[in-house]
Amino acid sequence: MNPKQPLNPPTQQRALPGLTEKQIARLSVYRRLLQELPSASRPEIYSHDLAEMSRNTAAQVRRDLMTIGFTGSSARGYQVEQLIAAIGGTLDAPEGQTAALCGVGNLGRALLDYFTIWRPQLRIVAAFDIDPEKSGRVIHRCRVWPLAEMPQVVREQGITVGVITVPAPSAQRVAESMLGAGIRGFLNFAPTPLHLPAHAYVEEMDITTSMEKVAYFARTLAPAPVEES
Amino acid sequence: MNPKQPLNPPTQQRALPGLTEKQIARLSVYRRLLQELPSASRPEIYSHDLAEMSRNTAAQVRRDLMTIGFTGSSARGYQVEQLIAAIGGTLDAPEGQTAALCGVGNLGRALLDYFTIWRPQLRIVAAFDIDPEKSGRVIHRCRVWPLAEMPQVVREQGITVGVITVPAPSAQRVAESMLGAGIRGFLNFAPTPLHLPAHAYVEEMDITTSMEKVAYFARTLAPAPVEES
DNA sequence: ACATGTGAAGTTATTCACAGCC
DNA sequence: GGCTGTGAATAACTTCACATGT
Repeated sequence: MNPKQPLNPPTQQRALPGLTEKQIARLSVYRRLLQELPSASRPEIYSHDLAEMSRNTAAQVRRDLMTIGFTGSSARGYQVEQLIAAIGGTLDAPEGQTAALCGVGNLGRALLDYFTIWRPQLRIVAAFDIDPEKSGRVIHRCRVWPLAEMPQVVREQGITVGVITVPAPSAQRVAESMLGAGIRGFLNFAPTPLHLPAHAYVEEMDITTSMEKVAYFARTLAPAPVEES
Repeated sequence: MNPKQPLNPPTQQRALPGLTEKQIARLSVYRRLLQELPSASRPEIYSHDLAEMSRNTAAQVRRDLMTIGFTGSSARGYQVEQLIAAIGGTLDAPEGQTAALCGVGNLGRALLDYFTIWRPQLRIVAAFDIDPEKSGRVIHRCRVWPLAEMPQVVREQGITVGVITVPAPSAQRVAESMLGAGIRGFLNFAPTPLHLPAHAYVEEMDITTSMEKVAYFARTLAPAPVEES
Protein backbone atom coordinates (compact mmCIF):
# COMPACT_ATOMS: atom_id res chain seq x y z
CA MET A 1 0.00 0.00 0.00
CA ASN A 2 2.79 2.38 0.54
CA PRO A 3 3.83 2.96 -3.02
CA LYS A 4 0.34 3.24 -4.39
CA GLN A 5 1.64 4.99 -7.43
CA PRO A 6 3.18 2.71 -10.04
CA LEU A 7 6.31 3.26 -8.00
CA ASN A 8 8.20 4.44 -11.01
CA PRO A 9 7.84 8.14 -10.46
CA PRO A 10 10.04 10.73 -12.17
CA THR A 11 13.07 9.16 -10.55
CA GLN A 12 15.53 11.97 -11.13
CA GLN A 13 18.33 10.77 -13.31
CA ARG A 14 18.22 7.11 -12.41
CA ALA A 15 17.84 4.98 -15.49
CA LEU A 16 16.22 1.77 -14.34
CA PRO A 17 12.50 1.61 -14.83
CA GLY A 18 11.12 1.77 -11.30
CA LEU A 19 11.22 -1.68 -9.85
CA THR A 20 8.49 -2.81 -7.51
CA GLU A 21 8.84 -3.69 -3.86
CA LYS A 22 8.60 -7.38 -4.53
CA GLN A 23 11.20 -7.29 -7.26
CA ILE A 24 13.64 -5.45 -5.04
CA ALA A 25 13.03 -7.91 -2.23
CA ARG A 26 13.70 -10.87 -4.48
CA LEU A 27 16.82 -9.33 -5.96
CA SER A 28 18.16 -8.76 -2.47
CA VAL A 29 17.60 -12.41 -1.65
CA TYR A 30 19.19 -13.57 -4.90
CA ARG A 31 22.30 -11.56 -4.20
CA ARG A 32 22.67 -12.86 -0.70
CA LEU A 33 22.28 -16.45 -1.85
CA LEU A 34 24.79 -15.94 -4.64
CA GLN A 35 27.30 -14.40 -2.27
CA GLU A 36 27.02 -17.37 0.03
CA LEU A 37 27.73 -19.83 -2.75
CA PRO A 38 30.87 -21.86 -1.95
CA SER A 39 33.69 -20.36 -3.93
CA ALA A 40 34.54 -23.80 -5.25
CA SER A 41 31.25 -24.06 -7.10
CA ARG A 42 30.59 -23.54 -10.77
CA PRO A 43 30.98 -19.90 -11.88
CA GLU A 44 27.60 -20.02 -13.59
CA ILE A 45 24.16 -20.74 -12.24
CA TYR A 46 20.85 -21.71 -13.82
CA SER A 47 17.61 -19.91 -13.21
CA HIS A 48 16.06 -23.03 -11.78
CA ASP A 49 18.86 -23.42 -9.24
CA LEU A 50 18.52 -19.87 -8.03
CA ALA A 51 14.77 -20.43 -8.02
CA GLU A 52 15.04 -23.47 -5.83
CA MET A 53 17.40 -21.70 -3.43
CA SER A 54 15.09 -18.72 -3.11
CA ARG A 55 11.85 -20.74 -3.09
CA ASN A 56 10.71 -19.30 -6.40
CA THR A 57 10.00 -20.45 -9.89
CA ALA A 58 12.57 -20.37 -12.63
CA ALA A 59 10.35 -18.14 -14.74
CA GLN A 60 10.18 -15.64 -11.91
CA VAL A 61 13.94 -15.54 -11.58
CA ARG A 62 14.43 -15.05 -15.29
CA ARG A 63 11.89 -12.28 -15.39
CA ASP A 64 13.47 -10.51 -12.44
CA LEU A 65 16.87 -10.59 -14.07
CA MET A 66 15.28 -9.39 -17.28
CA THR A 67 13.91 -6.35 -15.49
CA ILE A 68 17.37 -5.28 -14.42
CA GLY A 69 18.64 -5.92 -17.92
CA PHE A 70 20.88 -8.76 -16.94
CA THR A 71 21.27 -11.44 -19.49
CA GLY A 72 22.66 -14.93 -19.25
CA SER A 73 23.81 -17.26 -21.94
CA SER A 74 21.75 -20.09 -23.34
CA ALA A 75 22.55 -23.49 -22.00
CA ARG A 76 25.18 -22.16 -19.60
CA GLY A 77 23.14 -19.98 -17.27
CA TYR A 78 24.14 -16.78 -15.54
CA GLN A 79 27.64 -15.66 -14.55
CA VAL A 80 27.53 -15.52 -10.76
CA GLU A 81 30.08 -12.79 -10.23
CA GLN A 82 28.60 -10.56 -12.88
CA LEU A 83 25.13 -11.16 -11.58
CA ILE A 84 26.12 -10.14 -8.06
CA ALA A 85 27.58 -6.99 -9.49
CA ALA A 86 24.51 -6.29 -11.60
CA ILE A 87 22.20 -6.63 -8.63
CA GLY A 88 24.51 -4.36 -6.67
CA GLY A 89 24.23 -1.85 -9.47
CA THR A 90 20.52 -1.73 -8.82
CA LEU A 91 20.35 -2.06 -5.06
CA ASP A 92 23.37 -0.16 -3.84
CA ALA A 93 23.89 3.55 -3.82
CA PRO A 94 27.22 4.18 -5.58
CA GLU A 95 27.96 6.88 -3.05
CA GLY A 96 26.98 4.57 -0.19
CA GLN A 97 24.12 5.13 2.20
CA THR A 98 23.89 5.40 5.95
CA ALA A 99 21.21 4.64 8.50
CA ALA A 100 20.23 5.84 11.94
CA LEU A 101 18.44 3.82 14.60
CA CYS A 102 16.11 5.35 17.16
CA GLY A 103 15.31 3.45 20.31
CA VAL A 104 18.11 1.51 21.96
CA GLY A 105 16.01 -1.02 23.84
CA ASN A 106 16.35 -4.77 23.61
CA LEU A 107 15.29 -4.88 20.01
CA GLY A 108 17.35 -1.86 19.02
CA ARG A 109 20.47 -3.36 20.52
CA ALA A 110 19.83 -6.67 18.82
CA LEU A 111 19.54 -4.91 15.48
CA LEU A 112 22.71 -2.93 16.03
CA ASP A 113 24.42 -6.23 16.62
CA TYR A 114 22.75 -7.78 13.58
CA PHE A 115 24.04 -4.99 11.35
CA THR A 116 27.50 -4.62 12.85
CA ILE A 117 29.21 -6.61 10.17
CA TRP A 118 27.57 -5.12 7.19
CA ARG A 119 28.35 -4.21 3.65
CA PRO A 120 30.01 -0.82 3.51
CA GLN A 121 27.31 0.38 1.12
CA LEU A 122 24.73 0.48 3.88
CA ARG A 123 25.64 0.92 7.54
CA ILE A 124 23.94 2.05 10.73
CA VAL A 125 26.23 4.87 11.79
CA ALA A 126 24.34 6.38 14.69
CA ALA A 127 21.85 5.35 17.35
CA PHE A 128 19.61 7.55 19.44
CA ASP A 129 17.73 7.13 22.67
CA ILE A 130 15.77 9.41 24.89
CA ASP A 131 17.28 7.89 28.00
CA PRO A 132 20.33 9.97 28.97
CA GLU A 133 21.80 6.92 30.67
CA LYS A 134 22.28 5.32 27.30
CA SER A 135 23.82 8.16 25.36
CA GLY A 136 27.52 8.57 25.05
CA ARG A 137 27.98 4.84 25.19
CA VAL A 138 29.00 2.76 22.24
CA ILE A 139 26.94 -0.34 21.58
CA HIS A 140 28.11 -2.86 19.02
CA ARG A 141 30.48 -0.29 17.52
CA CYS A 142 27.76 2.29 17.18
CA ARG A 143 27.69 5.47 19.21
CA VAL A 144 24.50 6.30 21.05
CA TRP A 145 23.38 9.93 21.12
CA PRO A 146 20.64 11.71 22.98
CA LEU A 147 17.49 11.73 20.90
CA ALA A 148 17.46 15.51 20.96
CA GLU A 149 20.61 15.63 18.89
CA MET A 150 19.24 13.37 16.19
CA PRO A 151 18.30 16.11 13.74
CA GLN A 152 21.77 17.65 13.73
CA VAL A 153 23.59 14.35 13.48
CA VAL A 154 21.33 13.08 10.71
CA ARG A 155 21.71 16.28 8.76
CA GLU A 156 25.44 16.55 9.22
CA GLN A 157 26.08 12.99 8.19
CA GLY A 158 23.50 13.01 5.39
CA ILE A 159 21.74 9.94 6.76
CA THR A 160 18.81 8.82 4.60
CA VAL A 161 17.57 5.61 6.21
CA GLY A 162 15.89 5.34 9.59
CA VAL A 163 15.23 2.30 11.77
CA ILE A 164 12.51 2.80 14.35
CA THR A 165 12.63 0.67 17.48
CA VAL A 166 11.03 3.01 19.95
CA PRO A 167 7.83 2.07 21.82
CA ALA A 168 4.66 2.36 19.78
CA PRO A 169 3.39 5.57 21.37
CA SER A 170 6.54 7.47 20.36
CA ALA A 171 6.94 6.01 16.90
CA GLN A 172 4.94 8.54 14.92
CA ARG A 173 6.57 11.50 16.63
CA VAL A 174 10.08 10.13 16.20
CA ALA A 175 9.44 9.28 12.56
CA GLU A 176 8.22 12.78 11.79
CA SER A 177 11.24 14.22 13.43
CA MET A 178 13.52 11.96 11.41
CA LEU A 179 11.70 12.91 8.24
CA GLY A 180 12.22 16.55 9.02
CA ALA A 181 15.92 15.88 9.44
CA GLY A 182 16.15 14.46 5.95
CA ILE A 183 15.50 10.77 6.34
CA ARG A 184 13.53 9.37 3.42
CA GLY A 185 13.16 5.65 4.13
CA PHE A 186 11.92 4.02 7.30
CA LEU A 187 12.07 0.54 8.70
CA ASN A 188 9.42 0.54 11.38
CA PHE A 189 9.49 -2.12 14.10
CA ALA A 190 6.94 -0.36 16.27
CA PRO A 191 3.60 -2.17 16.15
CA THR A 192 1.71 0.78 14.77
CA PRO A 193 1.53 2.01 11.18
CA LEU A 194 3.34 5.24 10.44
CA HIS A 195 1.57 8.08 8.70
CA LEU A 196 4.05 9.93 6.55
CA PRO A 197 3.71 11.90 3.35
CA ALA A 198 4.03 10.17 0.00
CA HIS A 199 7.64 11.21 -0.55
CA ALA A 200 8.70 9.00 2.36
CA TYR A 201 8.93 5.26 2.10
CA VAL A 202 7.88 3.11 5.05
CA GLU A 203 8.48 -0.57 5.47
CA GLU A 204 6.49 -2.01 8.32
CA MET A 205 8.21 -4.83 10.16
CA ASP A 206 5.22 -5.92 12.11
CA ILE A 207 6.41 -8.80 14.23
CA THR A 208 3.11 -9.15 16.02
CA THR A 209 1.17 -9.48 12.80
CA SER A 210 3.69 -11.92 11.36
CA MET A 211 3.35 -14.04 14.45
CA GLU A 212 -0.41 -14.06 14.11
CA LYS A 213 -0.13 -15.01 10.46
CA VAL A 214 2.10 -17.93 11.29
CA ALA A 215 -0.23 -19.09 14.02
CA TYR A 216 -3.20 -18.89 11.68
CA PHE A 217 -1.60 -20.86 8.89
CA ALA A 218 -0.06 -23.36 11.27
CA ARG A 219 -3.63 -24.26 12.16
CA THR A 220 -5.22 -23.86 8.78
CA LEU A 221 -2.86 -25.37 6.29
CA ALA A 222 -3.54 -28.82 4.92
CA PRO A 223 -2.01 -31.48 7.13
CA ALA A 224 0.86 -33.67 6.06
CA PRO A 225 -0.18 -36.34 3.60
CA VAL A 226 -0.63 -39.64 5.38
CA GLU A 227 2.22 -41.91 4.46
CA GLU A 228 1.06 -45.41 3.71
CA SER A 229 3.58 -47.67 2.11
CA MET B 1 5.70 -18.22 -3.01
CA ASN B 2 5.00 -20.16 0.09
CA PRO B 3 1.36 -20.85 -0.32
CA LYS B 4 1.49 -21.43 -4.02
CA GLN B 5 -1.77 -23.26 -3.87
CA PRO B 6 -4.83 -21.02 -3.61
CA LEU B 7 -4.15 -21.35 0.08
CA ASN B 8 -7.58 -22.69 0.66
CA PRO B 9 -6.77 -26.36 0.68
CA PRO B 10 -9.07 -28.97 2.18
CA THR B 11 -8.82 -27.22 5.53
CA GLN B 12 -10.18 -29.95 7.75
CA GLN B 13 -13.35 -28.84 9.39
CA ARG B 14 -12.66 -25.14 9.58
CA ALA B 15 -15.48 -23.24 7.97
CA LEU B 16 -13.99 -19.99 6.76
CA PRO B 17 -13.05 -19.96 3.12
CA GLY B 18 -9.24 -19.93 3.22
CA LEU B 19 -8.13 -16.40 3.67
CA THR B 20 -4.98 -15.23 1.99
CA GLU B 21 -1.79 -14.09 3.68
CA LYS B 22 -2.50 -10.47 2.98
CA GLN B 23 -6.01 -10.63 4.31
CA ILE B 24 -4.84 -12.23 7.54
CA ALA B 25 -2.12 -9.61 7.90
CA ARG B 26 -4.59 -6.78 7.47
CA LEU B 27 -7.10 -8.30 9.86
CA SER B 28 -4.39 -8.57 12.47
CA VAL B 29 -3.59 -4.90 12.04
CA TYR B 30 -7.24 -3.89 12.17
CA ARG B 31 -7.72 -5.71 15.42
CA ARG B 32 -4.69 -4.18 17.03
CA LEU B 33 -5.76 -0.70 16.01
CA LEU B 34 -9.29 -1.29 17.27
CA GLN B 35 -8.02 -2.58 20.59
CA GLU B 36 -5.92 0.54 21.02
CA LEU B 37 -8.88 2.83 20.48
CA PRO B 38 -9.46 5.02 23.52
CA SER B 39 -12.33 3.51 25.45
CA ALA B 40 -14.02 6.88 25.50
CA SER B 41 -14.46 6.90 21.75
CA ARG B 42 -17.56 6.09 19.75
CA PRO B 43 -18.56 2.41 19.91
CA GLU B 44 -18.85 2.28 16.13
CA ILE B 45 -16.27 2.95 13.46
CA TYR B 46 -16.47 3.68 9.75
CA SER B 47 -14.57 1.79 7.11
CA HIS B 48 -12.82 4.94 6.04
CA ASP B 49 -11.57 5.61 9.58
CA LEU B 50 -10.16 2.14 9.95
CA ALA B 51 -8.73 2.54 6.47
CA GLU B 52 -6.94 5.74 7.38
CA MET B 53 -5.55 4.23 10.57
CA SER B 54 -4.23 1.18 8.76
CA ARG B 55 -3.05 3.05 5.66
CA ASN B 56 -5.61 1.39 3.44
CA THR B 57 -8.59 2.28 1.36
CA ALA B 58 -12.11 2.11 2.69
CA ALA B 59 -13.08 -0.34 -0.03
CA GLN B 60 -10.29 -2.65 1.05
CA VAL B 61 -11.45 -2.59 4.64
CA ARG B 62 -15.03 -3.31 3.69
CA ARG B 63 -13.98 -6.17 1.47
CA ASP B 64 -11.81 -7.67 4.20
CA LEU B 65 -14.64 -7.57 6.68
CA MET B 66 -16.90 -9.04 4.05
CA THR B 67 -14.59 -12.02 3.67
CA ILE B 68 -14.91 -12.87 7.34
CA GLY B 69 -18.66 -12.41 7.11
CA PHE B 70 -18.75 -9.42 9.39
CA THR B 71 -21.38 -6.91 8.59
CA GLY B 72 -21.89 -3.37 9.74
CA SER B 73 -24.94 -1.22 9.65
CA SER B 74 -25.59 1.38 7.02
CA ALA B 75 -24.76 4.91 7.96
CA ARG B 76 -23.56 3.90 11.40
CA GLY B 77 -20.49 1.80 10.61
CA TYR B 78 -19.10 -1.23 12.42
CA GLN B 79 -19.52 -2.12 16.09
CA VAL B 80 -15.98 -2.00 17.44
CA GLU B 81 -16.35 -4.60 20.17
CA GLN B 82 -18.11 -7.05 17.93
CA LEU B 83 -15.59 -6.51 15.20
CA ILE B 84 -12.70 -7.24 17.53
CA ALA B 85 -14.44 -10.43 18.53
CA ALA B 86 -15.15 -11.38 14.93
CA ILE B 87 -11.53 -10.94 13.92
CA GLY B 88 -10.53 -12.97 16.95
CA GLY B 89 -12.87 -15.68 15.79
CA THR B 90 -10.84 -15.91 12.62
CA LEU B 91 -7.31 -15.33 13.90
CA ASP B 92 -7.30 -17.03 17.27
CA ALA B 93 -7.34 -20.70 17.99
CA PRO B 94 -10.21 -21.28 20.42
CA GLU B 95 -8.08 -23.80 22.27
CA GLY B 96 -5.16 -21.35 22.33
CA GLN B 97 -1.82 -21.88 20.65
CA THR B 98 1.73 -21.90 21.93
CA ALA B 99 5.09 -21.09 20.39
CA ALA B 100 8.69 -22.10 20.90
CA LEU B 101 11.75 -19.98 20.16
CA CYS B 102 15.08 -21.45 19.11
CA GLY B 103 18.23 -19.38 19.47
CA VAL B 104 18.56 -17.24 22.56
CA GLY B 105 21.00 -14.67 21.19
CA ASN B 106 20.49 -10.93 21.17
CA LEU B 107 17.59 -11.10 18.79
CA GLY B 108 16.00 -14.09 20.49
CA ARG B 109 16.09 -12.36 23.85
CA ALA B 110 14.64 -9.20 22.38
CA LEU B 111 11.75 -11.18 20.94
CA LEU B 112 11.11 -12.99 24.19
CA ASP B 113 10.84 -9.57 25.76
CA TYR B 114 8.63 -8.33 22.96
CA PHE B 115 6.20 -11.18 23.46
CA THR B 116 6.23 -11.32 27.23
CA ILE B 117 3.00 -9.44 27.64
CA TRP B 118 0.99 -11.20 25.08
CA ARG B 119 -2.55 -12.28 24.49
CA PRO B 120 -3.18 -15.60 26.17
CA GLN B 121 -4.27 -17.07 22.86
CA LEU B 122 -0.70 -17.12 21.56
CA ARG B 123 2.32 -17.26 23.84
CA ILE B 124 5.96 -18.25 23.60
CA VAL B 125 6.16 -20.89 26.29
CA ALA B 126 9.64 -22.28 25.79
CA ALA B 127 13.01 -21.19 24.46
CA PHE B 128 15.90 -23.35 23.37
CA ASP B 129 19.60 -22.79 22.86
CA ILE B 130 22.50 -25.03 22.06
CA ASP B 131 24.71 -23.25 24.57
CA PRO B 132 24.48 -25.13 27.88
CA GLU B 133 25.34 -21.91 29.70
CA LYS B 134 21.99 -20.51 28.74
CA SER B 135 19.72 -23.40 29.59
CA GLY B 136 18.01 -23.69 32.90
CA ARG B 137 17.79 -19.92 33.11
CA VAL B 138 14.60 -18.00 32.77
CA ILE B 139 14.67 -15.04 30.41
CA HIS B 140 11.75 -12.66 30.32
CA ARG B 141 9.53 -15.19 32.10
CA CYS B 142 10.40 -17.90 29.63
CA ARG B 143 12.44 -20.94 30.56
CA VAL B 144 15.43 -21.80 28.39
CA TRP B 145 16.09 -25.44 27.63
CA PRO B 146 18.94 -27.23 25.94
CA LEU B 147 18.25 -27.52 22.24
CA ALA B 148 18.50 -31.28 22.48
CA GLU B 149 15.36 -31.41 24.59
CA MET B 150 13.32 -29.38 22.13
CA PRO B 151 11.55 -32.33 20.49
CA GLN B 152 10.24 -33.70 23.78
CA VAL B 153 9.17 -30.35 25.15
CA VAL B 154 7.45 -29.36 21.92
CA ARG B 155 5.64 -32.66 21.70
CA GLU B 156 4.63 -32.76 25.36
CA GLN B 157 3.27 -29.24 25.31
CA GLY B 158 1.72 -29.53 21.85
CA ILE B 159 3.51 -26.46 20.55
CA THR B 160 2.63 -25.63 16.96
CA VAL B 161 4.45 -22.36 16.22
CA GLY B 162 8.20 -21.93 15.97
CA VAL B 163 10.34 -18.79 16.01
CA ILE B 164 13.79 -19.24 14.55
CA THR B 165 16.53 -16.91 15.73
CA VAL B 166 19.55 -19.16 15.36
CA PRO B 167 22.47 -18.24 13.10
CA ALA B 168 21.84 -18.79 9.40
CA PRO B 169 23.94 -21.95 9.05
CA SER B 170 21.86 -23.77 11.68
CA ALA B 171 18.45 -22.51 10.62
CA GLN B 172 17.52 -25.26 8.19
CA ARG B 173 18.58 -28.03 10.53
CA VAL B 174 16.76 -26.54 13.50
CA ALA B 175 13.63 -25.96 11.44
CA GLU B 176 13.55 -29.54 10.25
CA SER B 177 13.94 -30.75 13.76
CA MET B 178 11.09 -28.52 14.92
CA LEU B 179 8.93 -29.76 12.08
CA GLY B 180 9.63 -33.31 13.10
CA ALA B 181 8.52 -32.47 16.62
CA GLY B 182 5.16 -31.27 15.37
CA ILE B 183 5.60 -27.58 14.70
CA ARG B 184 3.62 -26.46 11.68
CA GLY B 185 4.26 -22.73 11.35
CA PHE B 186 7.60 -20.95 11.36
CA LEU B 187 8.67 -17.37 11.81
CA ASN B 188 12.17 -17.30 10.41
CA PHE B 189 14.54 -14.49 11.36
CA ALA B 190 17.60 -16.21 9.96
CA PRO B 191 18.72 -14.57 6.73
CA THR B 192 18.32 -17.68 4.65
CA PRO B 193 15.14 -19.14 3.17
CA LEU B 194 13.89 -22.33 4.77
CA HIS B 195 13.09 -25.34 2.64
CA LEU B 196 10.25 -27.22 4.21
CA PRO B 197 7.50 -29.42 2.78
CA ALA B 198 4.23 -27.89 1.68
CA HIS B 199 2.36 -28.81 4.83
CA ALA B 200 4.54 -26.38 6.80
CA TYR B 201 4.03 -22.64 6.66
CA VAL B 202 7.07 -20.37 6.70
CA GLU B 203 7.05 -16.63 7.17
CA GLU B 204 10.41 -15.10 6.36
CA MET B 205 11.30 -12.10 8.47
CA ASP B 206 14.22 -11.01 6.40
CA ILE B 207 15.57 -7.95 8.12
CA THR B 208 18.49 -7.62 5.76
CA THR B 209 16.27 -7.58 2.70
CA SER B 210 13.86 -5.15 4.31
CA MET B 211 16.73 -2.85 5.05
CA GLU B 212 17.90 -3.00 1.45
CA LYS B 213 14.39 -2.29 0.24
CA VAL B 214 14.15 0.77 2.43
CA ALA B 215 17.51 2.01 1.26
CA TYR B 216 16.55 1.53 -2.36
CA PHE B 217 13.27 3.40 -2.11
CA ALA B 218 14.76 6.09 0.07
CA ARG B 219 16.94 6.89 -2.93
CA THR B 220 14.48 6.20 -5.68
CA LEU B 221 11.20 7.65 -4.55
CA ALA B 222 10.06 10.96 -5.93
CA PRO B 223 11.37 13.83 -3.85
CA ALA B 224 9.18 16.07 -1.74
CA PRO B 225 7.20 18.54 -3.81
CA VAL B 226 8.90 21.90 -3.71
CA GLU B 227 6.87 24.24 -1.60
CA GLU B 228 6.53 27.63 -3.16
CA SER B 229 3.95 29.92 -1.66
C1' DA C 1 -26.98 12.61 3.16
C1' DC C 2 -23.87 9.23 4.00
C1' DA C 3 -22.37 4.42 4.82
C1' DT C 4 -22.27 -0.41 3.69
C1' DG C 5 -22.06 -4.63 0.42
C1' DT C 6 -20.63 -6.14 -3.82
C1' DG C 7 -20.50 -7.17 -9.05
C1' DA C 8 -17.66 -5.49 -12.41
C1' DA C 9 -13.58 -3.31 -13.95
C1' DG C 10 -8.99 -2.34 -13.48
C1' DT C 11 -4.33 -3.24 -12.09
C1' DT C 12 -0.38 -5.88 -10.74
C1' DA C 13 2.02 -10.22 -10.37
C1' DT C 14 3.05 -14.75 -11.77
C1' DT C 15 3.23 -18.58 -14.82
C1' DC C 16 2.93 -20.78 -19.35
C1' DA C 17 4.90 -22.09 -23.28
C1' DC C 18 7.63 -21.76 -27.01
C1' DA C 19 11.08 -19.57 -30.38
C1' DG C 20 15.89 -19.07 -30.54
C1' DC C 21 20.47 -20.23 -29.15
C1' DC C 22 24.50 -22.83 -27.41
C1' DG D 1 18.91 -31.50 -25.12
C1' DG D 2 18.50 -28.09 -22.05
C1' DC D 3 18.58 -23.27 -21.15
C1' DT D 4 17.40 -18.29 -21.76
C1' DG D 5 14.20 -14.39 -23.12
C1' DT D 6 9.69 -13.05 -23.57
C1' DG D 7 4.78 -12.36 -25.56
C1' DA D 8 0.61 -14.10 -24.16
C1' DA D 9 -2.35 -16.15 -20.75
C1' DT D 10 -3.65 -16.62 -16.20
C1' DA D 11 -4.23 -15.61 -11.50
C1' DA D 12 -4.30 -12.60 -7.57
C1' DC D 13 -5.36 -8.42 -5.69
C1' DT D 14 -7.40 -3.78 -5.42
C1' DT D 15 -10.45 -0.19 -6.62
C1' DC D 16 -14.59 1.64 -8.80
C1' DA D 17 -19.09 2.75 -8.65
C1' DC D 18 -23.54 2.19 -7.56
C1' DA D 19 -27.74 -0.22 -5.62
C1' DT D 20 -29.39 -0.56 -1.12
C1' DG D 21 -30.32 0.65 3.60
C1' DT D 22 -30.98 3.89 7.61
